Amino acid sequence: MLQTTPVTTEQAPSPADVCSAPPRRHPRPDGQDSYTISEVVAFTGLTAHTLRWYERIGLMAHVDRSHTGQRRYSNRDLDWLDLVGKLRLTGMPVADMVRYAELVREGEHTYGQRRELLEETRRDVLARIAELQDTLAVLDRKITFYSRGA
Amino acid sequence: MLQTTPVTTEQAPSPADVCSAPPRRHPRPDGQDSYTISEVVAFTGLTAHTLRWYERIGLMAHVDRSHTGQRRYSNRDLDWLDLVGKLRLTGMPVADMVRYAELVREGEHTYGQRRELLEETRRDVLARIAELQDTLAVLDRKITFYSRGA
DNA sequence: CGCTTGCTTGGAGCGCACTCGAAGGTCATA
DNA sequence: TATGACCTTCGAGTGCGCTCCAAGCAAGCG
Repeated sequence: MLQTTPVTTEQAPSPADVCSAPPRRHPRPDGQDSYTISEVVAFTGLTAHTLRWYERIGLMAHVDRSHTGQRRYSNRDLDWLDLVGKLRLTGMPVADMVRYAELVREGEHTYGQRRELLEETRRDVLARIAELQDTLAVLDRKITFYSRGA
Repeated sequence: MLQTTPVTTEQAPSPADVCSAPPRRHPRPDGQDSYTISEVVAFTGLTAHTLRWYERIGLMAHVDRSHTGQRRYSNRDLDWLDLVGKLRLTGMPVADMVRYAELVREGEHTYGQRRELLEETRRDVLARIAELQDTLAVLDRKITFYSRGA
């Protein structure tokens, strides 16, 4: 049950989503593939409430359970949470992320739709960066002004 | 009453806040310095509700009124709204913007505090841009993957 | 005069993304 | 075996940033 090769961010059993191999986002002990919710809290900074809520709304596939019904998160789950964290930073609404999660669960034939969704997000991110750089210019002008004035 | 020189974004009667001269953000007829709320709605894209709310919470200084009590916005008010719009894009909480507005109303002796606040915001914006570029990299890897796969 | 349009106010309501509470089950350690 | 930490569920509550509503006033027009 141990998975030593880099785990895919996707939940689909695709042969090689090696695209998400390099950046291990949160510190994570090696040689382990089963974490309690409080461990995941420590890794991700999310609260246990939020993790359970993500599962309820379908933003995460059903997480494995121990024989007593407690959640046991896999490395794959952690990778997924990393992606969700990134998308959250872009301002993508949770509903859209849920949509993406659904596409992933539906299997490989949704690759096209997934790509579309990500490309739209990409455009949003680029626009967002441009806005922020614009704002940066305004801030710099004002800061310069206040530095001279004071 | 006509103000033909570039108007300052600050409400303080500072001799030369020329720093905010160049970028006229929203289209705005020249040779006029008094706009109804619906004109401001057209310029800024905000709703009248939001404009009145900004005033109630102290995010805008009290706006001039006509003899019948209706709001008459000045170019200076529009400049302020431009700044607020920019700060809003950075994710700055409304409460912080209100704080900044208070500093502006308190006069020139708050220059230092204003600069500090803006510099903190600047740091936030830079961090935000870095995050987004990080996310962009993830998106690009995934998009490439889906393009190859499909 | 009546009608419409646009503005005024204070306060209530909404959507989002969590966040928390209550009641109870499980587990490791002393 | 008992204490306390940690987990479970579902539903209700919170904070933010608006968003809307109802009631009423003022101006312009046929």
